[in-house]
Amino acid sequence: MANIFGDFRRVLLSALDDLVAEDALPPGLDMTRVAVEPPRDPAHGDLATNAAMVLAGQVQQNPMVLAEKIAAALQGRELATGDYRGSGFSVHAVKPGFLNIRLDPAVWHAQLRAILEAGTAYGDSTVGQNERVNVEFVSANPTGPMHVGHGRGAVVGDALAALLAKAGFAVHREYYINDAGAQVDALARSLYFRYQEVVAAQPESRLLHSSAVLQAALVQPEGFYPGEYLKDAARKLFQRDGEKWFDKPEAVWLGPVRDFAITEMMALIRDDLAALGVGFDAFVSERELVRSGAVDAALAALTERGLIYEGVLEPPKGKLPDDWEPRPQTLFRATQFGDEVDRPLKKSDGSWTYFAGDIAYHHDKFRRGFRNLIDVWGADHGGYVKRMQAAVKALSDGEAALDVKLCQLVHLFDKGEPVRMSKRAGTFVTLRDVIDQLDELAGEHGKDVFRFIMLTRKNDQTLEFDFAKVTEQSKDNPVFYVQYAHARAASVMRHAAEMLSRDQLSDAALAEAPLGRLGDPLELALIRLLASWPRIVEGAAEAHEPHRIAFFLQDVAAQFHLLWTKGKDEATLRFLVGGDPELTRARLALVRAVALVIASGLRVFGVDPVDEM
RNA sequence: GACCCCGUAGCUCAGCUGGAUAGAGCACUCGCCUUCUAAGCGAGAUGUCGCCGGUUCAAGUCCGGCCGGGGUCGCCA
Repeated sequence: MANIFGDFRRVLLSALDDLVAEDALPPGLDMTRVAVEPPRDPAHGDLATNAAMVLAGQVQQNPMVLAEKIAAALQGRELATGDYRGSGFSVHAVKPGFLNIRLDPAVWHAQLRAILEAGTAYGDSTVGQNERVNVEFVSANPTGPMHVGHGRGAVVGDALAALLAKAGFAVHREYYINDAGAQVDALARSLYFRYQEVVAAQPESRLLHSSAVLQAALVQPEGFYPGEYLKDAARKLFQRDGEKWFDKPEAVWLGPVRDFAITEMMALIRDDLAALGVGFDAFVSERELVRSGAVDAALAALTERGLIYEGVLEPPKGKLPDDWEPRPQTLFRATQFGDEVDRPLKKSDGSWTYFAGDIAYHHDKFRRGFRNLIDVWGADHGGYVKRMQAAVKALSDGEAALDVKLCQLVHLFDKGEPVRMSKRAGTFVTLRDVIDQLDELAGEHGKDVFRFIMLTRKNDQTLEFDFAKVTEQSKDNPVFYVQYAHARAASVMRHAAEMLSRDQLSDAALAEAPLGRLGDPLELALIRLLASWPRIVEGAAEAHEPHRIAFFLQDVAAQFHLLWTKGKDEATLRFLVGGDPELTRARLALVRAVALVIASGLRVFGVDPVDEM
């Protein structure tokens, strides 16, 4: 894939080699910090390099003098690779020691051709070198439908995974099902409560005579889940099993009812994920891990390394829990790996803590060959990051790295008014509610709106989500603004069909258009922006920051709208130029390239580009 | 008390892993808008980058210490 920055860097390095050969520079210089970047200010040219300033210290020379020297060595060279082979450039040494490079426009025209030839694959990179990455996200407890916070995590994880794939990593998406702890027992008891209600309401029940008594005896269990969805599940359970469990002791029904509940809840969650367009390569069950002995294996691995011991922890600072008592427990030496305290692995009842299971899970990822691990969590799990990283470091002997992306809260608003949520008051808003609402307001593109907006903030920034704003058709709304640019490009192409034949309008044909006719500064600026897409992909992928793409797409849309508007004032700048089909084809090549790059970016986000609005 | 995140224009936020004069949108002022798709366009004004030190050719960006806001803090997940 054409990458002008890398290509120019090679030219620069060969010029520096020549200077070394001429004894103008000493051998053995460290070039790692020599960068070729787009300058912030377009007045500084197309490319800029800090070479003189980075090397000045090493060779004890004035950076400006050195810059002049390098500029002279670059003089007369040509770009040796890519579609722009043989193109020239000019170099200027400037102020503190920067080298500003201006490329022949032909270089940019070649970039434009490359976009048309690559299509939405433009921006694909090989920096990932097919290295495997495991992205774990959502992992919502199977105790009910997803809420908005889960939705953010789902979108961030999914987009990050797609971004990494585009950057050349071999990505694996996983969902960890927390189906082993006390919460799923509470879920099972809650479902059983609803089940009893269903049975008691059966007119023909053989237990009808005692239903009044039973009603009085019905007690909501500890940690009761009040949602309506459990009533549905209870009806299904009754349909399947009838009154079978009704008068049995808990020891009998708890297991089967729990299994049923988890299956039902995961079905709900899968529906929610499907509504968002999020898919996984694997769902990993905590209970399955425990059953398979994975926890024992992980703990054995830690024991082998001398990282487990029986000990008593200091009481936590701050608010002391009421029932605190010093007690010896099984601890992991997390402090050896940067955590504040050593962490318990067993509960007082002898069962594993959540942490123990999670250690086993991450150990399992490592054993499956993953060295790059990414977890996407809610910000309320922030206190858990260090211990998990400590465990990964310990179990992989430092070979694997875990990056945790914490997603901050989403605050829902409508027309500036906060949407108050309370589980107790029944005004709890599920993810599905939000998407349905958006479908209504935005015409069936609810998930696209939701996904895009979720990515318009860094993950660690709280996000304000206003139903009115995200569905309004105006420039203030980034989803609309970007989609409109895509639709507008499509619209221009439809109009072009009145001037040119279908064959002439294919991407392949447009790639052969006389692109040299594109010489307006605005046109070249737009091409430059489009050509930076591969760089954006690589940077965002390396930083694990998908939100950068949202900002890039807004930039592209803004530049495109700007050019379009310019055509209103200056007829010569219109895309469709009557009487000049060649120029028109060149302009259409640019229009198509805009659409392709936007589509390429939206694809990373899992958002469908629209051709009409 | 400890740890994590945040602090950039009046507001909401970017700032491309250290680059040149710190940006965008909203709001504000002024002008424009019968033409490829309309939901707008152009111009103007706006800053102790929370504060103080340090690292270096160069710091909003990295390090240390404060201040302010949020979150978390044994056997919940």
